[in-house]
Amino acid sequence: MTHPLRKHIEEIIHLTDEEFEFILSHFEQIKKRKHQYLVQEGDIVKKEFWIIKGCLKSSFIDNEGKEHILQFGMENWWITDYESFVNQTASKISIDCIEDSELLYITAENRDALTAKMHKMERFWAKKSKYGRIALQNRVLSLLQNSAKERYDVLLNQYPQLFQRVPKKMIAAYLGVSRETLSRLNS
Amino acid sequence: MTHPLRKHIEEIIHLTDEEFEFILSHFEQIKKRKHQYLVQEGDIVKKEFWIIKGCLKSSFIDNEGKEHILQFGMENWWITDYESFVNQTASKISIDCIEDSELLYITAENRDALTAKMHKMERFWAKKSKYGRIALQNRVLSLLQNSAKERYDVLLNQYPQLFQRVPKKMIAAYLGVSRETLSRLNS
DNA sequence: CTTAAAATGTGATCTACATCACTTTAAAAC
DNA sequence: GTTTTAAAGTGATGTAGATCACATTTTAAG
Repeated sequence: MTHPLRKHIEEIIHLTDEEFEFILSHFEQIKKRKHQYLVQEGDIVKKEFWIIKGCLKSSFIDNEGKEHILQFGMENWWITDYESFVNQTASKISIDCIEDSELLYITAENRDALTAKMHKMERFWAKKSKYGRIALQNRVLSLLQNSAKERYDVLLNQYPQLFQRVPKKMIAAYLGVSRETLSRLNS
Repeated sequence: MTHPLRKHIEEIIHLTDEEFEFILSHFEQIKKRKHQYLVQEGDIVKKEFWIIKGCLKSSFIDNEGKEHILQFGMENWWITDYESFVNQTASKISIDCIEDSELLYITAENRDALTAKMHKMERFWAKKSKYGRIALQNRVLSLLQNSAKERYDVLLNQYPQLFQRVPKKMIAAYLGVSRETLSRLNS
């Protein structure tokens, strides 16, 4: 059975068995339990994570103590704090597990080394980066344009599994509404 | 006097005279007058623009006829609709000039050709793409976290020139508040 | 199994911001 | 310079969604 990461990369570029083994050798695998942190506020993030199994969130707590969720991550998704990872500055956000999770991670050094030796990975990273940006752009548009109910419906249609796996108050923190309001949106 | 685009690129990678000339040969220059479109809703965007001089906005009109502004662009900024440019799908947004503007543009083909022949441009594009993503990420956080007044103050501090150059109702459309509310934020 | 701790729902009330309506001011266009 | 059009300010009123308070249900922990 093909490795899920291989499937994931091959959605963008084609790989031989040796190439994939070479790629995989640049990653490490870890397991984390529910409520464990991958990144804590203040860390300088050295790794980019790919989710084999589980569910995570990247979020931050504002000065009123309210949590805001930037991203959820599930199987086959990448997650990290890009700002900290790219600029090597202290992270404003935390990333933690909503479920027990299994992850692969790659450091910036390994990523650079891999890309240098295997040039076509550049296309993979570039494409992923572009997609991430487009998703964020659409989220900005949605926050500017849509009501709480509309944002809720869009998310529910796009990621129905999410609603089975994460508490509603986190959905609320992602959508930018209070949990009370979210609870009333169904009716 | 060094070309402003050269200065801009050299903030990230170093260039010889020949290299810059080679880069520049992949661009075309155009002038547009105030109110003219660079991209109209429905277009499949073929170009990425770099602003030599002037001021532009990328925006879209929702089904209630309200304008929402995704991005402003001024001197030394890049502007395009990434979603359409990357995926070659119909653009949801329009880009038009707030002032008479002078622009350089590069097509996807020229960009690929340039990058293929001059590998270090890859690093330049990658970095720009990352910065764009980080900016969007922070905008999402700001929309989730901050009040209209707070978002206004942040923007005013970050880009004071913008407030001299664009009508307030456009600032409002960028911040996600009505122009009436924006007008009352000062007091 | 029992107890503690989250998660969720729901009413009552409050408030930031939207919308509508109209006036004033400034900038294009002729 | 005069007219037209767009920008900006401001009051009155409406409303989506926040906040507070408490009850109920579900999940986790001892």
